[in-house]
Amino acid sequence: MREAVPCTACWLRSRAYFRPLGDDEAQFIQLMKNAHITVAARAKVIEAGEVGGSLFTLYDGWAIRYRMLGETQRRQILDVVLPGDFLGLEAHILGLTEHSVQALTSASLCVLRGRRLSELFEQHPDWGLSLLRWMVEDQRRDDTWRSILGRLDAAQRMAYLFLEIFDRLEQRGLAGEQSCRFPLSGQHLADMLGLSRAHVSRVLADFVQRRLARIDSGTLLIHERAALADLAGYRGVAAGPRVLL
Amino acid sequence: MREAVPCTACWLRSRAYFRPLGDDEAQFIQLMKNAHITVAARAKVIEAGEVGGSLFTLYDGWAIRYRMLGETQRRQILDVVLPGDFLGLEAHILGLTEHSVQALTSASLCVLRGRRLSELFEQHPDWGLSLLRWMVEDQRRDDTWRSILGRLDAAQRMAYLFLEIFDRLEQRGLAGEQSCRFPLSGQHLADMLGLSRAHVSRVLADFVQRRLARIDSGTLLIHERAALADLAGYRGVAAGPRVLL
DNA sequence: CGCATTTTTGAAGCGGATCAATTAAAGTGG
DNA sequence: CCACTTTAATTGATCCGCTTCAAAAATGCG
Repeated sequence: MREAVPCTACWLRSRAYFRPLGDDEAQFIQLMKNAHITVAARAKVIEAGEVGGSLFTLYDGWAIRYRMLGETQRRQILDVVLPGDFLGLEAHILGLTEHSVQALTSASLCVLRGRRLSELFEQHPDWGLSLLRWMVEDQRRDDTWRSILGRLDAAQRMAYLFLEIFDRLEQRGLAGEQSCRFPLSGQHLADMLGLSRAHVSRVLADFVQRRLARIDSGTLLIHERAALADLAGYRGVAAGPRVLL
Repeated sequence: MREAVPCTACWLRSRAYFRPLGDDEAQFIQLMKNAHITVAARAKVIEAGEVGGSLFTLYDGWAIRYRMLGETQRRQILDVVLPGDFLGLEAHILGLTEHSVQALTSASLCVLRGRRLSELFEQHPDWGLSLLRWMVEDQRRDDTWRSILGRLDAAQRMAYLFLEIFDRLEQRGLAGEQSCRFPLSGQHLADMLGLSRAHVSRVLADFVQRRLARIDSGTLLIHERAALADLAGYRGVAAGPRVLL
C-alpha cells in the first residue's frame, strides 16, 4: 500500500482512449477512491467464492481473470486484465465471485469504495450510461471469444489473441511499433485458448517458422500483422472512449 | 403486428422470477412500449450490421442469437433467447450490431422506444442498477460458456445446455416435470456447442442409450438430471429476480 | 403421395491431447 | 558468481475425440 495517486494525475486518464471527466465527476470519483495498493506477481487480487469484495481499477501491471473447473484442476483464463480495466463488479453487484484474479506481473490497483456506486448512478446517470456502454462492449468481446473458442483452430486463436492484446496495449500507450510486453507463459496461453501446453509450443514454433510473430523473453513481436489478421479474421478492438474509474 | 398487451397484463411479469415494478416504473415502461409484433419461425429479428435498431423484449416463442464467421458460412450460436429476455441493447448502445437474431419458432416481441432508455436511467436510477445487475449476471453466464467451450468435451457441453435451458424455462413457468419444449435442431446444437452435426447426433444417441436424456419431436426429456449435472459440473442458473422491460 | 430437408450411421483422416523424455531457463543459497 | 535445484519450454511418439464426407434412413410438408 502506498500513497494514493490523485485521479487528476492518473497517467491513464491522459490517454485519448479514456473518457474525459467533468469537474464534478472527477471530484466524485476522487471521493470514491479509497487506497492504492501494490501486489507482487502471482498474488491473488480476487479469489473465487469471495463475499463482498472491493471494486478496483488496475493501475499498472498485468493480471488474469480465470476460473478453475471440475476437480481436475483445469483452468480457463477468461481475460487478460490491463491497466485501466475495472475489476470486482461481479463481487460487488452479485455479492459473490465465481472467478479469480491473479496478478501476472507486480501490479498496482486503485481501490474504490463500492458502496458509492449506486450513488454515482443517481448523481451521474450519464456516467451510468457510460458504464452500460462498456459493459455492452465487453459483452461483444465475450461474443467474439465464444466464437473463437467454438469455431477457430489453434493457430487462429493464437493470432487473434496476439493482435487483440497488442491493440489493447496500444490504446493505453503501452505498445511499441510492432512489439509489446507479454508476460504470459505457454501454460497461460493454453489455459486461455483451450489448448494444451505442448500444442501451444508447436503453434508458436510454427509462427516463428513462418515469420508471423514470436515471443522473446517476455516480449511479443508481431512481424506480419496483416497475415495474422487475415488468418484469424481479426477486425480490431472497440475504439473507445472507455470510462475509467 | 397486433394490439399491444398492457404491461400490467403481461403473463411474464406475474412470475416470481421477474422483478416487481413500482407504480411509476410500470407507467414509465408502458410509455416506452411502442408496439407488439409477431414474427414467423426463421424470420430475422435483428440482422448483423444493422444500424440503430429497436429494443425488444421477447414475449413468447424462442429465438437464437448468433454470429457468422469467416467466409465459410460457419455459425456460432451465442445464446438461446427465451421469453422475458431483452434484445437489441448492442444495436441501441453501440449503434451497430455484430450478431443476428433469428426466430426459432413463431414468436412475438414487445418493441420499446430506445430513445427513452437514457431517461429511464435518469428518472429511475435504481432501475439502472437492476439492469446493471443482470448484465453482470449475463457476463457470468458468458464466463461459464467460455469455460465450457474451452475445457469440456462434447457430452459435457450437451448436458450443460440441456439443464440450463430446462431451468431457464422453468423459471418462466414453461417447463414440465422433467420435460420442456425444445425446438433446436441438430444443426443448432452443433453451432451452439462448437461441434459438427454428425457428432451431435452421436452424443444424442449415446444419451438415449444411457437413459440420461432424449429429444423427441421437439421435446426435451430429462431422465437423469443428477447424472447430467454431475457429468457437466452444472450448478444451476442465476436465481433472479430479473428485470423485465 | 412424393420431394426436400434433416437425421443417422459408417469409414477414414486429422487436429490436438497425452505422456514422457530432453533441454533450457530461472531462482536460490553458499 | 557459481553450482544446484526448480520450473518452464521443447520435442517425439502415440492415442483419441471429433471432423469430414458420403450414403442411407427418417421425417416433415405441400
